[in-house]
Amino acid sequence: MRLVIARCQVDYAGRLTAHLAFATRLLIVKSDSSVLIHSDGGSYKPLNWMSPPCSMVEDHDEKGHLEWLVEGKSGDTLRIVIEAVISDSTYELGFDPGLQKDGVEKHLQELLAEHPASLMEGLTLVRREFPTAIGPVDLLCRDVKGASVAVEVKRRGGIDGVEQLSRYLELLNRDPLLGPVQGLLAAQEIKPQARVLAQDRGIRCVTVDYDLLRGMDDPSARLF
Amino acid sequence: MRLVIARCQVDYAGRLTAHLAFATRLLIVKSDSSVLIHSDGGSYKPLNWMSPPCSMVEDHDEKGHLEWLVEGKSGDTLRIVIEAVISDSTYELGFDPGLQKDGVEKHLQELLAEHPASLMEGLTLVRREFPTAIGPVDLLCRDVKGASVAVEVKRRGGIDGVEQLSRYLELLNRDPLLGPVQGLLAAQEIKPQARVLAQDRGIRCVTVDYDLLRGMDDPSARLF
DNA sequence: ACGTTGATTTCGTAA
DNA sequence: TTACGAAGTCAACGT
Repeated sequence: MRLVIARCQVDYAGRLTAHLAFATRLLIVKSDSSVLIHSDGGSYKPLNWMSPPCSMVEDHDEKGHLEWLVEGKSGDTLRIVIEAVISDSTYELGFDPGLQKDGVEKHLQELLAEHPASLMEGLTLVRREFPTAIGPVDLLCRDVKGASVAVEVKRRGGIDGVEQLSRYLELLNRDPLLGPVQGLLAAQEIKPQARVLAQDRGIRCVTVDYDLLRGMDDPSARLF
Repeated sequence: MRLVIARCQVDYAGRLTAHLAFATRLLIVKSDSSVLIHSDGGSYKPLNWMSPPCSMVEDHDEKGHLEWLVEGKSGDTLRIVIEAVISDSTYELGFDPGLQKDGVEKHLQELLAEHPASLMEGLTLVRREFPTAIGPVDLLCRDVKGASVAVEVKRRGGIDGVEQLSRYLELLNRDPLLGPVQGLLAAQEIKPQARVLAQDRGIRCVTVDYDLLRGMDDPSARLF
């Protein structure tokens, strides 16, 4: 990995064209020739970059400035003109074991499967991941009157969640054994547009308090 | 901006929990205290990070290892245990003028709003971003006979674009004042699957030549 | 290989 | 300020 601090100008041409005026920035060249251009602010996203696979050529432009030409496999180009180098160093980092994650949506579904009544008074679980021809419904439940309720669990409820649930409901309602199936969208946040669409289709929306559910959860299951 | 090459171990706890085993990595600390942890590979996304606003404290753990504790404003924490420092340097980068972009969907929509007839003979614009309960339609137009046409603009036309337009059409067609509304998907590229779905729903597909449109555009508005 | 979905998304813009 | 859609999104997972 090569780290360069330099006053530079950048032009990118690919899916879009973009330009960075001269300023001092951090240039990172990874061992696969991919390049990141970072300023001292913003978030983790670089100002500009080239993803691997790509190749880099170091050259000089007509004014004698150092120039990097990076070309991606899909023909997009990154041109970096370097006016002044403040620092230039290279390091061998070696192998990285990578990141281990622990997910949220799955956990949310587990918690709601354990506590369906938190969604609706008297709701009981019939089955988690109830199979249908177009995929499993997150939770199939029964309400206090014994009627079926299909629950779609999302971290954030958007229009796509309503669409997905609608498709399940259409299928489930064809099965006379299940009888009329109500739809319920459960999410930590539900977008207003999704609410409108859900209401239009007779689907109930419930926002879920993840931390509250976690508190109800058995902590002995959470050791790792 | 501070750059540290170090053998380190990282734990993140926030929306999710994540862990990085000991390895040699690049640690970037920006002037707003945000932290990026990069390996020598992957894409522009760091292995782990903390977004601003946040605060960092440097300390030592029980084994005497250097330890960074970064805390975000929403209470998420990043703990970096440093076993060995290979390099540690700080630079002043100063102001960055930022990125100038050209050629995104917004621009395409603007151009089509100026030249609706390029989509269909005699098409005229009624309104850009025509509001509906589930979101704005990109362009609402009238054809040569005065009938309404809803246009969805995408850089790349996929199934989601057809679905989106279908939802708008369903809503718009309920309004007797608008009368029957035709659908039109305009994109630089349209995927075959989207074409099939669109045809099935009576939605017209038009591929747009971005460079041609740009040529028709007033160049005085495009100086930068 | 290709499409689909989620993201500690980030980033911009309009209401 | 908030909310919503786009992104040079990237990356993981299923078909």
